[in-house]
Amino acid sequence: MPAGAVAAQEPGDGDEDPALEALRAGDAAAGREGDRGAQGEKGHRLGFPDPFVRPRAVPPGEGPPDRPRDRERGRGPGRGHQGVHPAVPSRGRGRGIQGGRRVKEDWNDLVRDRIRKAEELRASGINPYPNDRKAGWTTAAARAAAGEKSPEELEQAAVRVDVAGRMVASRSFGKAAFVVVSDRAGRLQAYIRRDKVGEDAYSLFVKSVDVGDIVWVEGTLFITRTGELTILAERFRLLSKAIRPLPEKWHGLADVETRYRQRYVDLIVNEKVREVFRTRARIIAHIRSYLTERDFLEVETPMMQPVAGGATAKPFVTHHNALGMDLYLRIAPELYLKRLLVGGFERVFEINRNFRNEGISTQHNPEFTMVEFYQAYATYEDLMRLTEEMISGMALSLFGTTEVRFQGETIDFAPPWERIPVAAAVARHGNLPQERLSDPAFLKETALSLGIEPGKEWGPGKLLSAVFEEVAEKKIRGPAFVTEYPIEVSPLSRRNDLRPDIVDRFELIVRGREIANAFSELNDPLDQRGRFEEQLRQREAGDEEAHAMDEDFLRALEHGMPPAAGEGIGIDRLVMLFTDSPSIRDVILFPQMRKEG
RNA sequence: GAGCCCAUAGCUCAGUUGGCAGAGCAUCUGACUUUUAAUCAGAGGGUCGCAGGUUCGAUCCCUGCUGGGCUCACCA
Repeated sequence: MPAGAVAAQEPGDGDEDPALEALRAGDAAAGREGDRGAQGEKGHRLGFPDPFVRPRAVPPGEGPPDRPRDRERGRGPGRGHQGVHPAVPSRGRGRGIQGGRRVKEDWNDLVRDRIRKAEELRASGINPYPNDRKAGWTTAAARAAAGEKSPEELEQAAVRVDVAGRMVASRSFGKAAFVVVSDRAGRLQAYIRRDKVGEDAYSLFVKSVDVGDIVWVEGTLFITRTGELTILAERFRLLSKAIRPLPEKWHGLADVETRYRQRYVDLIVNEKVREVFRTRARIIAHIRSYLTERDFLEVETPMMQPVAGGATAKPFVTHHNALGMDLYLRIAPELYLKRLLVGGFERVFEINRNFRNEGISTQHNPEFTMVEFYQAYATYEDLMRLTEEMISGMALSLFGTTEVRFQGETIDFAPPWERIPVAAAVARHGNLPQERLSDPAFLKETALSLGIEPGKEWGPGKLLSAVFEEVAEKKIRGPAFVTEYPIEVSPLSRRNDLRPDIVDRFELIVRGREIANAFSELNDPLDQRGRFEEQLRQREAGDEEAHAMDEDFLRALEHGMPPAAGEGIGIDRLVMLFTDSPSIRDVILFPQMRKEG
């Protein structure tokens, strides 16, 4: 990021208080391109008293005057009363509320040490949580500014930068220390010398600042003897005191449970985890721009629905008090997106969460993210080509190649991808005679021999589908489009023109897992009503997940829906493939967990 | 929901055939102005997940529970 861009937004508007404005002007000068190398104000170093405690205008009567935090609101040293350290218990375990601050039972000595440091800072007139610094530079911008300069050239250039971030390492030498600052763009080392930052600021650093704290550093860039780009600090500022210690520097945080529950810690210490979620964001951005560029309109449809439709799954139920009615968290946006096709939005998509009240596994989280998109005047075959183009293009833009490494294997997304009918896949992977796969008796026998317990209401289509999932799906390496799904298991798909028992549908399978599901949409309102009625029969026969009747959706279809094709892609699973993550919890920031003991 | 495995210091992990609980990092004290897991000397830090049982004695053996992981099942 160009430093100038950041600096440009720095100057105050002129209607703020003078102290703040002066402060901002000073900061802006430090980061502005044209002023690089200019020396900062001499003697303007952090020390006691802290010149940068930002006076806060408090309207009279707002807030009780005795609360501890009001100490921050005065100006200069000697204000208010100090010397009370209400949150620092003497020792030992205890719980209570002292001086308005809560002391928690699980705070150990490490935490107590840090609280003590924060309280000592307050007592010295220094706010341990000031918000009066802008990071003029990112660590990456500072690196870019140094470029390939030799140590001598860099010293000559006297590039002055200021960065802020979490202090993730500290190596102290008595009268000097190396610290590492981590921000959104990377890491950068700073060298803090007593004779550079001043006696007071240095002693503050030594006594009160720990690894894990958020800090701000300003100084000029140089290269150390060992070749590391470093800020020679002239000013140093604690911006936020962390009272909990970070995990150990070498092994980091390894406990899976803690990583999922306290993702904030995981993100601080595990760079790879940050990278996974950056990749996730880029994947979603790619999908959004791909569809938007092709004239798809991004929409948002209800996530709380009176009828949970568009998929076969158990929904979560919730209740609206004022309306006095139960609502379902959606299991799919499908039926609403198709209503929009009726309404004239011929190309729509939605990227958001769906909720399914089913088990949790490495492949399933109760809430998961899908993109669903619908295109009028297109068929499922058009969507195969679109999917190939979108995902291979995604791989190219992310990695510069269509080949993706996943769990020790290479997946090549270069089109075209294999297309294989369900029955052919069953025949191939299950070593079964394909010509008998339309024989209900044979299918039932096969299902039973595989340990499947067919329901009474199951027809040949459902049986074939179950056999496919048992013997074929996991073996398909892919990427492959599985086609010719039975109409029985596809209540929303358009019937094939030549074979009434199958629909124009595909599932995208990669490494044995369903990544996408797409079909030409059923737009015959009477056929759709018949399919819903069949689903009702299945439901009455005991299939909890059979599709529910949705009269309003039928009414929409009755107004005429253009011929169309639609697709849903499971974003989480796609991200797993693209980040080499074996568990869906590794690609969801806050995966669902049981209540903490 | 079932099976198998796991839970010891803030973190990463040892350990006890049942007898006062260990290391490294982190913390605290001291030394150290170009380090890279900095180094050196010293100190503190534990309800051994929770509850029962067996036992002279349980962190260890047994039972139950809680939380987590993996594999099934369900599903995308």
